Parts: sequence; structure tokens; C-alpha cells
Amino acid sequence: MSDTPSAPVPAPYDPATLEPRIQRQWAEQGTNQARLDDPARKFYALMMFPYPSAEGLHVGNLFAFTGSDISARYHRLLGYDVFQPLGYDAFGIHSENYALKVGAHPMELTPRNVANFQRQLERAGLMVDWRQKVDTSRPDYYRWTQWVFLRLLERGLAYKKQAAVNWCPSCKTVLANEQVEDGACERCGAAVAQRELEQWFFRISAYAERLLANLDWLDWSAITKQAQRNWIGRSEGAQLEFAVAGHDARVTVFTTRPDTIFGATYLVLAPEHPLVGAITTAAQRAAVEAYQARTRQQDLVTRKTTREKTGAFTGAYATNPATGAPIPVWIADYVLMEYGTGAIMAVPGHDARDFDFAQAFGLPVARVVAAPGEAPDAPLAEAFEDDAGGRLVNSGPFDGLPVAEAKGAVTAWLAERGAGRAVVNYRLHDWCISRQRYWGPPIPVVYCDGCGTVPVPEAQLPVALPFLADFKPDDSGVSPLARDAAWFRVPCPRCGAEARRETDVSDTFLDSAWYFLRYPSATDAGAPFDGARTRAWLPVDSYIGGNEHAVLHLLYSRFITMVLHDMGHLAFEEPFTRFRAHGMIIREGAKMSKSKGNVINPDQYMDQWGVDAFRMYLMFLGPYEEGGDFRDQGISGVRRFLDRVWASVRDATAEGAADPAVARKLHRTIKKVGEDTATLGYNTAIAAMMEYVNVLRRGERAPHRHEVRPLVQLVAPYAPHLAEGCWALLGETGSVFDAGWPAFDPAQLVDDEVELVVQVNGKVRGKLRVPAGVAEGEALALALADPGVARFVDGAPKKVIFVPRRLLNLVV
RNA sequence: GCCCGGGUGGCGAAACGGCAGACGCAGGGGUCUUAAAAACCCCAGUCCGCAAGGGCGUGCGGGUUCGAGUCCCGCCCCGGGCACCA
Repeated sequence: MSDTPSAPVPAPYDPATLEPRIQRQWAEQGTNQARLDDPARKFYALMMFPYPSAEGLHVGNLFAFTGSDISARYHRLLGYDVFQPLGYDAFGIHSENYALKVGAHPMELTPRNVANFQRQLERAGLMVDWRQKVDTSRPDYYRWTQWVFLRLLERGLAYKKQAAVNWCPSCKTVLANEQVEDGACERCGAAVAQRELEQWFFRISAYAERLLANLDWLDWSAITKQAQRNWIGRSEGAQLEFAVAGHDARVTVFTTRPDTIFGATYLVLAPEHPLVGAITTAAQRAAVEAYQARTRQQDLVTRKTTREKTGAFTGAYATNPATGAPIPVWIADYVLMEYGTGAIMAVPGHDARDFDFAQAFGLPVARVVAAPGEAPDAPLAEAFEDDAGGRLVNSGPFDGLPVAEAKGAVTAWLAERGAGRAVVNYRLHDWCISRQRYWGPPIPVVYCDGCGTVPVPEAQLPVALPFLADFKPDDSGVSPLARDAAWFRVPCPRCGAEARRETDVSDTFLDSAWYFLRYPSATDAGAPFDGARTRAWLPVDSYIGGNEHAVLHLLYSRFITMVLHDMGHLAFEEPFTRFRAHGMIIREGAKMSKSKGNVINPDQYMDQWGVDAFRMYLMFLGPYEEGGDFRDQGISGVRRFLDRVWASVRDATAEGAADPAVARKLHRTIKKVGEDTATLGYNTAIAAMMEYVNVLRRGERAPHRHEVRPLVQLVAPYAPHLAEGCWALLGETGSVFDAGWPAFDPAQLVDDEVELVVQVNGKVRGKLRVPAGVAEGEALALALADPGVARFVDGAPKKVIFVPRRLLNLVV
């Protein structure tokens, strides 16, 4: 045996003991707490807060959170004061339905689910400042959600109107469009009908242009911005007026094709259009009313997806302002009341829907646009919709004009005759925030016979959600809250007379439309968001979340922020400076779902491999912004890497000469990991660190201390517990997260000697080791002297392409 | 139908217009071991060939270029979102 003293037993990497120890240390030392009051260089890192489902944390949640956490930790290492909060989106129909299903009460169930989530999230080792946690279902939060509602009411942006909803007569509840499948309720299968209810709306449509315009400068994922642009749906066109024969009434239509006015052979109103009753002739009244009734019976989804054309003739005729011809006025459910003016001019020759309708009811089809070389009276077998190369025909003074020019010219011509004007229309409709349900913040309004609609005074907030043993909706279409008489009857805040509370609760999207404002002030009982804190921390520097919220949540948050800005409550009008959408995790090529039984339980993997290995594997699966495919076998590779990092640190010696090749690799790795981490290129950053460790440990080489110390810093955002443990192992004091980010030496990035690829006619025929600065002539001489290259070259090359440091291509 | 993504080894995936397949999984061979595991080292797109070497290769068909996974045109397939929006 050797006579050297036996070395101490080397400590293996053991995440099961290391991770809890490090987490205790972080908690004791307040490592994850932000300097909320006096940040020097603030960085607000936000991730979309979860809905605390009873099933517990989903691997998709953890994928999202880990990606945000890495970014947050990286910024901390760069020297920012990072604030990364998290909370719970705990209100909503989801929780309520689940409670109904299992026969529990949401007030009891929700805290339990939240506690379970909290346990799982804490275990995941996120750098979250838990002091600032929010829970939207708690009165100390929704009190301020109600405050936000009152601000919109004050500003004239909240209003009530009748609106059609999907109604399931069996579940006795309003259904969202997503909950209707083939005209039936997704839960019970009963046929869904329309029902008109008085609902609260927010006038987001008034902000359409601003919400659209700001997208141009926001640093957001391109796909997210595009989704918002599509949703806002700006379209330029004209409103045109049609006089109705024998009536004072004029029908206003919206069209994007005013150029086709000469081809408008009939008008169609939405069945619920207010003019229908007035213009319908006695002879047609029965048919029209039957059709209206039939439309009301239909659910909203079926109405919008059925292509078959139905309708009824009103008996009335309108005058085409361009041709002077009388044209019939119909009603049909393919015209929607909520878009444009709820009425259209039908141009069957140039609109596929109008064409189908005209075919179904034998209405005339006229051609007013022709393709180049096409006869003005060429018959139309289908609608000719192409407006790119077409020119007008059969259009009086406008014949021959290209469509693009005709749009403006026709609009101007009609405007002169008082029959129209250019308008911009948006698809974005107002936000219905009413929910006739239980589990949400009561809308803080009181109805008084004398005073009308009275906002609940701020001092009386919150309007607390009462405990209702029976919170099941009934077929009244009114929220269960109406059944709690003690709660419902309330003195009018203005005159003191007996009055009634609003019984609708608000949409969960309202809870989440302002939660990022609350985090820095989460414990503030006196205001929704403290002025100084808000100035110090907002807007959010980095927001990461799923693109399923590209439209609603993100748009509503922008809207609420704009309104609060306009009212002087906020200094900025866009809440999220940078937004990145992460991808989706699938498993073995298939979407995860409970029914397939392939849902990943994070706890089990964290038990087996450690938290760090699990998070790092999630990040290694593929590009963060695209998602990845979770395969059980793959995680061992990441774990092996962490073992090797640990062993490298443990075996590092303080003395000895550096290996210049290792040093060069280190500096390249620092550069690469920094760049990739900044751009969310986590998978390639991890690969780069693996490459470095492969070089570092080649042949069981014992690394030097200064070769591993920066590695620990690089790996820290990815495997924070391991890095913290390694940092201590290196004898460093304090947290690695206060140690800064290593710098690379640019001089170390350039090699003295490079491998030059030699191609002949684009095919690789040889490789040369040459000095980095070798000249073209010299490289050519060396290449021609190479027998492998010379075989393919006969005589002098016709052309030589030389890319310094990379390649030499000889064309022969 | 429209709008995005994406199609690369056995698998997950890399690749400023310049060596396709980095990194990892699975696989094969080896070192160590009585043995196995672990660890470490090496091999590994595919076809022909004992080898040296060569041919072919990034969904399909064209094009631009000295050179194309990457750029352009036309298709096919998969995933996601929107969808009677006038």
C-alpha cells in the first residue's frame, strides 16, 4: 500500500441532503429577498402566476418558472437587484367547478390547494421573494381588484348592457364559447341556447388603436405581438348609408370593399338588428319573427361555425346609392350584431359568403371587378375575391380603375353625396367582466331605486364574498349571491335607503390584469400599489409565460395599465417592457393529458434525480421558446454532468500550472453561456458547459481551482443548489449569487493556429493546420502541396475563394 | 380557409451563406474489477470497399451562389392559433 496519508473520503454529490440544506441557508440568510426599498439597479422578473389546481404543480408550470428563474438569477449575478415574486390565480370558474364536482367548498379547498402548491414551489428552489406572495382570492387582494373596477367606472369605461351568452339549461349556467362543443354543453351534453343578460363591460375598444400602435415598439415575442394584432383586427373600410324605401330609416353598413358598391344586390341585417322590426312588412313578419326566434335558440358557437346559409326576407327594399336600384333587405345569422354595424351590403359577385347566400335564395349576382384580360360580363361560377390585380367593370364612372384606387375614389364619391365615409373598424370588442357565478370578487356596485347605480365607497371595500354553503348556480341566470338576502340587501351608500347589491362577480382576467402592480406592495394595507415602490420597480423588465395568454391576459393587462396611467395612477402605460413566450413540453412525442395517463409528476423526478437535475433537464430538452420532448431516459445525462461538476470542484487543486487549452475553452464557454443565457438559449448554454467539463476532466485530469471557480458561477442559474454547495466547497463565503458573473478575456478567444478547410469545387478534400493570420497565397501553396488536395487539382485553379481562418475553396 | 411555428442520424437536438449532426440519450468496443455496477477512454449518418478511399445525404421539385439545412419560387406533411369579422 501507498505510504501517503489516506485522503479524506470524498464527498459524493448528494442532492437529497444538499438541496434542503441550501434552501434552509437561503431562508435563514434572506438570500432571495429583494432590496425592495432602495434598489440600485432594479430588475423585475415576472412569471405568469399559476392557477392552484388540486392536482398540484404541473411539469409545464415548472418548465415555465425555471426558465424565468434562470433569467432572474443570471441578472442577479450581473449585479442587478432582482425582484422575482410569485402568487396564485386562485379565483375562477375552474376552482368553482372543481369544488362542485368533489362536493367541497372553494373557501376551504382553495387554501388547501394553495398550501400544496406552495410546498412544491418552495422545493423547486426558485429565487422567489415569498414575502410578496399574492393570492387573488383573499380579501386583502380582491379589495383592490374592486378598487380597479371603481376606477374604470369613474372613468366611464365600465358600463352595463344586454348581451347574449351561451346558456346551459341543465347546468344552469353561462358557458364560455370554449365550453360549447357542437352546440352542446361540454360537461352534460345538453343543448345550449342563447340568453340575453345584463352584463358589465369594460370599454377596451376605445383603446384599440393605442393597444395596436404600441406593439410596434414593445420588445415582445413576435408571435405574441402578431396574435394581438390579429385579435385587435384593424380594418380600413367605409360606412355606407342605404335609404329604406317608404321609411325614414337608413341602414348603415360597414364594408372593406366600397369599390364593389355597384355590385351590391341586396342588404343583410343581423337578426337582432334594431331596425328589423320597423322595416319588416306585414306579409313577411311571421317568417322574420320565426327566423329571429330560431336564431335565439342557437348557441353562439354553432351560429359562428355553421357555413350553411339561412335567412328571411323582410319585405323591405333599400336603394343602392350608386346605382339607384331598389335592392331587397334580408336578415341572416351569418351577419353578426357585434361586428361593424350589424349590417352588410351583400356583393355576391365578390364575396364567397354573399355568393353562397345568393345561390341559396336565388338573389342576383353581378360582376363589378374583372381580372386582367377578363371580359366585363364573364359569368361568375363563384365569388371573385382577388382584389390585387382586378379592375372595376359595370361601375359607371369607375370602370377600368384598379381595385386599390377605387376603394378611396368610390368612398369619396359616396361621401360627397352624403352616403358614406371612410372608417376604421376593429374586431376587438368590449370586455365582458360579469360572471353569474360565486367564486370571484363581487362587483362593488349597489342599485338604489332613488339613486340608481351607486359605486361602493372605497372605505367600504372590500365587498366581501360571503360564505355560501350552497353556491351552486340555479336556472335564474343570476349569481348564487342573490340568494343570500342578508348580503344582497344593503343600505344605499348615498341615501341610506334599502338597496340591492350587484350579484355578479368579476372575471378572473381582471384579477390577473393588475397583479404585477401588487407584488412590490403585496403587504400594503393602505393602497393597491405604493407610489414609491411602484416607481422603484415598475414596469416589469422581464415577463415570461405561455403564449396561450398572448391575447386575453396580456391585452387586458396592457389596457388596465393604460387606463391607470391616463388617470394619473401610473407613470408608464405599458406594463411589460419585455415579454417572451415559452414553448410547450410534450412527452415522448405526445401531448400530456390526464386521460392519456402520461402526466409527469415533478415530485417523483425530483426525489430520484434531485431538483437541480430536474430543472436542468427541463431546460436541456430543446429551445426554451419552442418547448421540448420529455423522455425519461434523458435525465441521466444531465445528472451525470452535475456529478462531474461536483467532482471537479471537490478534486480541484490550488496549485500547479494552468493548461492553456483549458483556459481558452473556459473563456469561450463564459462568452457562450453568457450570450445564450441572456437570450433564453438555455439548451445550448448547458451544452457549452458540458463541453467545457469534458475538456476540463479529459483523462481524469485534476482541475485547477481557477478553472472550476468560474464554472460554478456559470452553472449557478441552472443548478442553484449545486452551485451554492460547490461555492462553499471552494472555501468561499457568502452566496454564489452575490459573487458576480465571470468575465472572459477576449485575447483568449483567438487561436494562434487554426484548421483551414480546403475544398475543391465545394467538396472538402483536405484540412490544414495553419497560423491564424496566414495569407491567401501561402494557404493556396500549402493546399496544393497536400496530396489529398492535389489529386483533384489539374493545373491552375480557375478561381480561389479564401475565407480567412475558415476555408479555402478551389474552383477547377 | 387564414396566420404563425416546424420537418436534420435509432432518439432529443446543434449549426454568423463556409467541415451537417455540437451536446445529450440509447448502442458498440476498451481500461479498471475475481465479476458486475459505477467511473474513465474510444467508435458511431448512410451505402460501396479488407483497407486507403469514394458515392449519397437536412420533407419533395426547381432556382440563386465558388459554396445552400440556411436565401428565392412552387408543392407535401406535422403541430399550434384564429375562423361566416363583411
